[in-house]
Order: sequence, then structure tokens, then C-alpha cells
Amino acid sequence: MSEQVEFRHLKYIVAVAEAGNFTRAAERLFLSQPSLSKQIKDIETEIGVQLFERHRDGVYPTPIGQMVVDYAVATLYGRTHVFKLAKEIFSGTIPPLRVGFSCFVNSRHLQTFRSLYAKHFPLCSVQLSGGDTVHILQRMERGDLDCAVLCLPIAGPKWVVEHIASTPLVACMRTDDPLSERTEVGLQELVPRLTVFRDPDGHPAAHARLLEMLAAANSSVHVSCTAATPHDIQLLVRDGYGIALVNEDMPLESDMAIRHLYGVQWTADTAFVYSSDSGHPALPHIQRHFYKRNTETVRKQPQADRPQLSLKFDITA
Amino acid sequence: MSEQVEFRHLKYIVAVAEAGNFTRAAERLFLSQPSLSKQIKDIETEIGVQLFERHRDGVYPTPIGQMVVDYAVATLYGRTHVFKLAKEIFSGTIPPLRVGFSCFVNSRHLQTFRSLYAKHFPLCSVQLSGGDTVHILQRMERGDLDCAVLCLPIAGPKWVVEHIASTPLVACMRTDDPLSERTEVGLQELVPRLTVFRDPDGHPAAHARLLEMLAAANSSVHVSCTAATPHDIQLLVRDGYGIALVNEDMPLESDMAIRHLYGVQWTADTAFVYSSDSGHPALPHIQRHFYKRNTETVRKQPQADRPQLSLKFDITA
DNA sequence: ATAGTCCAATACTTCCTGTCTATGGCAAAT
DNA sequence: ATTTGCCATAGACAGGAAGTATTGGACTAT
Repeated sequence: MSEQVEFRHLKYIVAVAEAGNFTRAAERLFLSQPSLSKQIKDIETEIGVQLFERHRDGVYPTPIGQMVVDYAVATLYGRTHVFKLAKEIFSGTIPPLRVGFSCFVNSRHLQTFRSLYAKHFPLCSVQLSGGDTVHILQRMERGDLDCAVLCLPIAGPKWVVEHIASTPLVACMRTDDPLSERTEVGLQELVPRLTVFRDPDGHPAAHARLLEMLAAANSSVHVSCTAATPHDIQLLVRDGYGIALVNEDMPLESDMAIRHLYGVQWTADTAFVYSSDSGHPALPHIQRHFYKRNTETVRKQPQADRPQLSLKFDITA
Repeated sequence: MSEQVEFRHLKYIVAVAEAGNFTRAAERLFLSQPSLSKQIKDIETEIGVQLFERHRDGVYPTPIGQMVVDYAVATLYGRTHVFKLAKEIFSGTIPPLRVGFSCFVNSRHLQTFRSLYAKHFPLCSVQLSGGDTVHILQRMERGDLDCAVLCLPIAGPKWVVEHIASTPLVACMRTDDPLSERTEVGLQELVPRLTVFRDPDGHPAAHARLLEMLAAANSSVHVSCTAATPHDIQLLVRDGYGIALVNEDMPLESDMAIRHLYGVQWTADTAFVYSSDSGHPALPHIQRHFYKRNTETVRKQPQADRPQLSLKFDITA
């Protein structure tokens, strides 16, 4: 039924809608008016729907016609951009992708991203640079970075956020800590000693969300030590300043142990982020791949009986 | 550059990728093999990118080719569905849209939805039915409803959720309540008298989220009265059972007053929801319109200094 | 009234191009 | 060495998109 509709027709439909007049639309298309009229009419009879109302004072899309016009604009845009991107990738004229990352993101996610990119864009190089989340976001806003792998939550409509992974939050303590003899530790016995945190300034939204999750569990903590890197956090824990909540997959240094939490199921989340008005042509394609990977694997929702809280969402959004 | 690429080519590209072989792809397309070969080759030279690697044991898409194949599949799918939808709307063969709604959703959102639908699909009718959120979701899952206008949070990957509106949460009390003399009420003086709530069974996730927001403000409440409708909530408040948290735009009955909260900025959110595997062809188009309306108006993020918490997200997701 | 203007639709011709058949080339299998 | 399977090339042909010329309808100005 729609098999006969070609890109040519979409171009004609858009032109007529914009010009509001067959004659001027034909001029703009460097086409004769009869040819344009016929093509539009052919399509209308082909799909069995009137797309335009011809009045003496102009040609207006019908409501359905307007829907088709919207579709046509999007589709024409998609075509030019896919093939533009393909050519840029093929010729290597695509600029190097500048990727930021938070040091709290496990390096395997960076490797996943990197191999995904290398697989799809073998001629294209990647420039990595680490930093705290706020700084990375600032640099993306300035246009100094194209995208980033960061810890959620990331707020606001200006970012495109594609979830990559969830990791349980666990307690990080010394191996000689009495609590390390348990296989799991309860929140109530943990909270009084929970004093080591990620630097709130590095990612205020994540800090606020963590405090909110603690509040939801009727726990209030005393934030006495903060650190800007996983290494520093373990330094503080090793030196006896307290216990920290860390990602289960954080690279563990010597004399450090992690224990799961009992009674709650808290997770931290990693995401691929880029500016919604970013110009780099590879980003939507990469995002689409992460999206596919998500929709294929997310099926198995565990639905545990323990309260599942996640750092995923920014509660101030 | 990509101007020469037609839907025909996209079909050919997909067929070759699926058949892994020019000859068999041509058979499947009821086309001669040379014609197919030539068309693919023409496109490759036209856009300047090799899409397929011809090996002795088969034809494989290059990485860029795979990207184009993905694009082609999506674009072909889009074309058939847009015109199928257009025809169904035009001929009135589109079935009536069965819309569910929660009674806590302000009726103006239903009217917005209704006028949007009527504007785009004038020949198509709407069947409205109200109920509590859980019930509406169940009916959508069973296929008895096509879509719904509900209060967030709505969890899970099986729902497509498009945000419609945010409304401040306010305290609902009797007009003769001492607190009603203030222009704003503080959470600390409010919480001890906050005893009237929406029925938790009607929307467990929203109830849990509200309790979490209260916990985040170091407040724990005693849920002594619950009601299933805004009317019943006001009934309980009028009869002196306590104060309720309600949407600012809830239709107010006589002797009832609402007061904003001081120190926090809490909001409840309304969304357009439908099943991600729903077959009704109008839904993606409606969603697209809400999405457009959002992206056009959301620019002005207030960024107040008060803590902004929202019922928007399901924290157990 | 009537001529003039504007615009879409129709009739017919031209020419481009997508498809076909036939064939060549190449590598692996027998 | 021959056969087989597959893709590329060459030349002929037909379908249809676009062009030119024209008609027809509706409004306007004199």
C-alpha cells in the first residue's frame, strides 16, 4: 500500500506544506507544477488518504496530512544524517571522540564502551579524560567533551542518558574489622560507623540521593570524611576513619574487604551521557547500541522482597 | 550525497544482509541478480562507503554497513506504519481508543488529551474509564485498555511513560483550621496532623515514594485514614480526621482550604502511559505530541533553593 | 458583463533509468 | 580438467517521471 511512496514524494509533500501552494513549491523544487501536482495526487490515491485541502487561498495539509508531513520531515532528516555519518566514519574524517569518565566508574565499562566504538568506527580514535562528575559535565557543556561514562543520577533535559549497568552498593571495611566476619552486615549496625563518603562536591546529586536512601531506611549518618577517588576512600577506611559504601565492583586494595548489606538492596548505576544538542554524529548510534543491549537483557527483573533503592534517579529532577 | 538513496535501495540492502548472498536476495526480491548487484554497487559509489564485503562464502555487511542496515530496517518499518495508520484514521477503521484514568488525575489533563486526540483523529472515538492506578494498569496488561492518564511513579520496562504535568503537593485542611491562617505551612507543624492519605493499595508505588520523601525530610507519619478518591479524602479532612497532602489543582469542595508547604517543593506528576507492545497505532503519535510539548516548554527549569522532591520516579525501579 | 489573473488539473511527448537476458570471471569442489 | 556457485559487466528494452502546452474553475477589477 505504501510501497510506492518514495523519498521523492516525501520531499514534495514537505515542499507543498511549506510553500502552501503547488506552483511555488514546484519552483522551489526546480520541478514543473503539473509534475508536482500529479505526484502528490498519485500518492493520495495510492494510500487512499487526502493529504492536502486545495483552497483558492492556498493548499493546507489535512490533520492526517500534517502527521505525514511531520513524518516526512523526520525521515528526510534521518536519511541525510545516516549517510553523512557513514561517509564521515568511512573516510576517517570524523573527529576523535572525547570521552570523559568519573573515577568511580569501573574501568570495564570504559573498556566495553571503547571496544563497542572501535568495532563500529575502527578508523576513529578516542580521547579519554577522567575527573569528578561535576567537572566532566561542565566540560561537556562547554563543548570540550563529546560524551562521558558517569555515575547516576544525572539531571536535566539537556543530557541524553543511557543506562549501562547497575552494581550493588556494599560496605567497604578493613579485613581485620569485626564486621568482616559476617557474610552480610545489617544497616543498623553499619550506619553508626558509616563515616567515609565520596566527595559531595564531585557529584552533589548522588550524595543527596544516597542521604535520601539512608533517610528512607530511617538512618541518618555523620559525614565526617570525604574522598575524591576510590583509592582515597580505601585509604581513609584503612586508616581507621570508618566504613564506606562503595560499588561492589570497585577494585579492592590490600587489607580491604567488602560485605553485602542485609535487608536492603541498594544499587549504584553507571550511564553513558551526552548533550542532547551535541553535534558528534557517532553518539546517537552508540547510544542505540546500549539501548538495545538494555532492552534485550532487562527482561529478567529480579523483584526481590528486599527494598530495592537505586542511585539511578535524581530526586531533584 | 544521499539524495539518490530510495526506499527501494533500503529494501535491497536489508534483503542482502538477511540472505547473506546476492543471488538468493535477488530471488527473494523477485529481481534479477545483476540488477540487485548494480543497485547496491551504485549506492556504495554514490555515498562513497562500502556497505558489504563480498567473500567467497557469502556477503557480510561492514560495520558501517550494519549501521545502515539497522537504519534501513527502522525506516522501512516506519514507512509502512505511518501510511497504514493514516489510512486507518482516514477511513475510520481505527478502533475506538480505550483510555483509563486515575480519579486523582485532574480532569483538565483528560480534556487536553481528548482535544489532542480529536484534533488529530476526528473520525475516531474515545472510551474513557476511571479507576485506581493498579486496576487501570491491570486492565492495560490484559489488553482491555489501550492507554491511560495516571499519576507517577509507574515502574517497569513494559510501559511507555510520557510525562504530562507536574503539580505542587499542598496541604488540604478545613477552612476553620488554625493552620489555614498561614499562607504557607511548615513540614514540622504539618506532619503530626498528616493522617489522611490516598489508598495505598490503589497505587502502592506512589504511597511508598511519598513515605520516602517524608523520610528524607526526617518526618515519619502515622497513616490512620485512607481514601480512594479526592472526594473521600476531603470528606475525611472535613470530618476532622486530619490533614491530607493533595495536588494543588485538585477540585476543592466547600469548607476546604489548601496551603503550600514551606521549606520544601514537592510535586506530583501526571503521565500518559501505554504498553510498550501495544498495537494501537495512534498511541506513538499521541506520545510524540506530548513529547514535543515537553521539550518545547521544559527549558525554563526553575532551580529553586528549596529541596525539590517529586513523586515522578519509582525508587524501586 | 467581461477581460484579466491565479492556480491546479489534464493531455501528450520525451528521455532517463531500473530491469532484464546473456555473458564473463573467479575460486572452490569433484 | 570440469563443474558448480556466485558476483560483475554489457547491451536492449520498457516504464514512468518530468517537461510543454493547454484547459478549466474561481475570484477581481474595470
